[in-house]
Amino acid sequence: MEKNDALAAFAALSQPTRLDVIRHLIAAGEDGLLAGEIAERLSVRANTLSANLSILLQAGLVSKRREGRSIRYCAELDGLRALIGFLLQDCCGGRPELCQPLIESVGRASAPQNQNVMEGS
Amino acid sequence: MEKNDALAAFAALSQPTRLDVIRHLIAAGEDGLLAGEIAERLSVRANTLSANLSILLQAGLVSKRREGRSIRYCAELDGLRALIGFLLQDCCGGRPELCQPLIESVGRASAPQNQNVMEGS
DNA sequence: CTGTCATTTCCATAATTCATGAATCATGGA
DNA sequence: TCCATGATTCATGAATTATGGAAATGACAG
Repeated sequence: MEKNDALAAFAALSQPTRLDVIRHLIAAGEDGLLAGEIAERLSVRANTLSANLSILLQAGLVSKRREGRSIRYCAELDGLRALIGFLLQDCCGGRPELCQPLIESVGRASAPQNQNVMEGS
Repeated sequence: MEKNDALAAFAALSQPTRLDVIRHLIAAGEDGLLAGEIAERLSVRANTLSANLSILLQAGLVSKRREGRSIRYCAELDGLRALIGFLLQDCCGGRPELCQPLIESVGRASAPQNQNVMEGS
């Protein structure tokens, strides 16, 4: 990931509505959400949301596809992962031991209660 | 990490000079850099840099301590790690397998010799 | 074709961010 | 104390960003 891509991603994530949007989209899983659904859940006007979605799109953090009259947005996990990778490179570059504890703790934290990595879905 | 902390960190990292600052500080290691050294390396005026450093400080991404007439800044790796954790939580939450490949690739990428983090800045 | 729904685009306004010069603060030396 | 140095604070203007209303686009039904 280039520096400019990272800057765009950081800027996209630095606004409350947009951060909420991607969190909702991630939580929604692969099916994502329709623009209208997002607007209703977050209580933002359609045009405001549209502008924010376009910024997230530009930053490569979401994707969209038309579905009839609606437009479905999905979190672009590759984009998020690239951003995390950018941070990890800077943070851990040359000194992996610095972030190993973090990675392990996330591994634990993200395997909560009702889910078992071992059982296939 | 709270949502507001993450927003502050993203905003802090979304500006070219500030992103350069933390990258230089990380590369500088535990000794960090004096404010004047940073200003000279990045060719930014002292007062502009000071304002940007204060934003990074507020976001918990750097720390400072006085050293005679100068002030030494250091990257706050805990803050960076917290931010990465926030992203990983959102990204991988409930589905660790999504980010495992990323984590492993970073582990590999950060292993080789004394690679230079600064290239491309 | 006409009407409606979902979303986007256009435009104006309000708010925020940013870099700058001037002034100020803090430290250390003469 | 006085002065020089390193850094910060303050006030300003330029630029960017966010938001809302109105209009336009695209898709579908009748």
